[in-house]
Amino acid sequence: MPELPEVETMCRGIACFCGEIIATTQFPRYTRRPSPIEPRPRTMAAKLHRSRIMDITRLGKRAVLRIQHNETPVDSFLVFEPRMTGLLLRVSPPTQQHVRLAITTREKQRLIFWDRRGLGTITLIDKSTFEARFGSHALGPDALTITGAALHTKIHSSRRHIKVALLDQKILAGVGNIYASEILHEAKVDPRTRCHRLSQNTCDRIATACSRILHHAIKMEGSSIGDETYRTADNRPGRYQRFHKVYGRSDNKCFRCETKIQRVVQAQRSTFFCPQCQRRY
DNA sequence: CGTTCAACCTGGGCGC
DNA sequence: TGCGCCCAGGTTGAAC
Repeated sequence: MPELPEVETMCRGIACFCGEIIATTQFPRYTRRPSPIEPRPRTMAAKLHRSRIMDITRLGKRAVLRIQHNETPVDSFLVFEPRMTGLLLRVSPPTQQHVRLAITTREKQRLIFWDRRGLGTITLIDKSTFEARFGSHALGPDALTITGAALHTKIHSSRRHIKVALLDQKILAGVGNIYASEILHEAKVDPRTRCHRLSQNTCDRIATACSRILHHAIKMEGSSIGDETYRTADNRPGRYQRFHKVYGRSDNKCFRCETKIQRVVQAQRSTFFCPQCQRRY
């Protein structure tokens, strides 16, 4: 579920935790660890206790809390990866059953990571591990600030479909399945176009569309489709789904040219596009 | 290099 | 009403 606009909205929604000190942590039904060497819940709880949340930032589709302990003033990073159904909440969760982490601060606020499917991850790592895992070699530039030139450089020799490349977090960080379709519709590019056929000019258009769509989606606090789906930190649905031009609209008319929107499958994921006004290069 | 598949999970919706 | 099947916003690693 959560892509860049949703994670950005979550981060803004929990910004009120900055500066607060962690009093209690509970990991009921903790999610599986990203890898066997990840810290266990007990280890994390011990490190988090009486630590201060220094700041909260988004890194691609992850929320990162920088943590500092009084007695060992070295940064560590609490990283949340919501994957499909993870949510960061500061109000009561939809069910108790899927609470993966509950933090109470000394100031009596509650921060909850809730994840119905349990595919999301929580990890607490030091600076060097953080950089090894999430440095620029592992993660492309943020999708909000990608330039056409940077995109062109990254993909010009690739034979992959552009839609599949946009989902690759090494190319650019933050775009997921919903926004990839929306961006290519805005840029008027067929999702099945192979990257090496895209000119610098067309890459400029994709980068511009990327920034416009994502900024608008952030303004609307992300996309919520259905009931058990993404919510803001205070448990409200986002509103950007009202602005979707292609995602989930197969067989409906394109708003731009009235042609029927098509659904195809690429890399085992649904892609929606207008076969008339999105050009194949 | 690129593509496909399975796996990690839960639960909603659908056809029968 | 119940059962089995398919589907879902993400990521990873193995196989071809």
